[in-house]
Amino acid sequence: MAPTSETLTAERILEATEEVLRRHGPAKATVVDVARALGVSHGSVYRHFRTKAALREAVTKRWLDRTSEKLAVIVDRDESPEERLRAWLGALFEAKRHKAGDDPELFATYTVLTDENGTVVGEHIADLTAQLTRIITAGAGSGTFPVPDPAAAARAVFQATGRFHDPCHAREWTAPGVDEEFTAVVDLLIRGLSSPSR
Amino acid sequence: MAPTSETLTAERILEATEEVLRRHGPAKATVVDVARALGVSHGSVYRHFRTKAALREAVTKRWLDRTSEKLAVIVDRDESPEERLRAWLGALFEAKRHKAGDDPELFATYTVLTDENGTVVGEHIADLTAQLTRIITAGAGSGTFPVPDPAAAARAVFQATGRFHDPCHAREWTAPGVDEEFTAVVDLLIRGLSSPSR
DNA sequence: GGAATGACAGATATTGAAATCTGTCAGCTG
DNA sequence: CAGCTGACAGATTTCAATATCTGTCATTCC
Repeated sequence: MAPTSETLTAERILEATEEVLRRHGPAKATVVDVARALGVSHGSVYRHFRTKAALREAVTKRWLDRTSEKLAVIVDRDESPEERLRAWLGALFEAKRHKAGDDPELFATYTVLTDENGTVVGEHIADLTAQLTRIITAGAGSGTFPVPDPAAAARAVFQATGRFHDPCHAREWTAPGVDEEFTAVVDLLIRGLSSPSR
Repeated sequence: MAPTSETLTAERILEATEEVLRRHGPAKATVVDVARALGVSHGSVYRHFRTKAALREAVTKRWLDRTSEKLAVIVDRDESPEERLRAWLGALFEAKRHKAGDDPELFATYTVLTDENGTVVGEHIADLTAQLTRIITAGAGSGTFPVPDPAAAARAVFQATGRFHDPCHAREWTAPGVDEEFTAVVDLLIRGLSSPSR
């Protein structure tokens, strides 16, 4: 690597910060560490991020946005609303479970980060429910999901599946039978959305 | 109070432990404190509970059982399955939210205790889902809830409402609009349970 | 002149020695 | 003799001194 050769940019700082977090964990990762990894003084880092908290927030946002982007692809696929809804929820669960199982320490690190950045997480959730709303609205248009308020239905679906995407339940994602439980919840919700009685 | 006059019983130790936990919090509550509160030596406490962990586990179980007992009353009420289901879920949410809002510190204490006593919590959840299963089975019998597997449906309903009873979501229970969100999720689930399509 | 540096003050984290706690058990007490 | 006590060893926690970090800014460098 040639850390000193290129100009210092916010992007490079974020990459270095992710690496430092991966190596040291959230408690011991310092701004000085990040600067050291980049071969600059820590004062230079403060030129791009006003505080350590702002830096951590930016890293958190990047991480969450990567998931959002993956899921956004599913929203516009050429499939029925029900298929897309199942695929979207399944992909969300799969993405989270994979991250948690793949590198538990890194996942724990990001769980700490999300805990301290409520605002960013709130925006991420708003983003995800907006995607869900688009799918359900399509279903409302075609008559598959006869709901009066797709946005409210989207929030309900998102919250009802919380056990399968909220980090505070990560421990349960490796238990035997979670897949059946996930399917059971999704089936129940889709039957609720599909029910014509209003 | 006359702590030295009565005989030392497991029950009295549990009461004293709750008091010590209330006063000192989970991190600083010691067996010595409990013994001091009872006016006995800590050796005597170990006659009734093999370890500090066992003592904390027993306190946790007591606390959880109090909620179970309250809800059990609703299961056998003389109402329709749907009414009982709504009442039961509402009471569960209300009980948890009340505990969390009433005395946040004590609630935090018990959250720590439940985190360290996975087995007891597992039994508590099994107990609650058994209660739910009874209500849904009644609905299956009467045709209100045409589900093939009431126990599986109960688990799904319990998990889908997790946001409204799992302690890790306690922070969100005071947000404005939670009641509407709760109602939306319950409505959606009940519509799913009531749907005849299988 | 715009970007980077490094010394600095106050806040936070680390460390290791001293204090406290857990769990045991031989002996006391009623 | 059944139940309680208190001294004890090893584990854990506390506390204060020490080291490191955060955020600023006058100065240097290209």
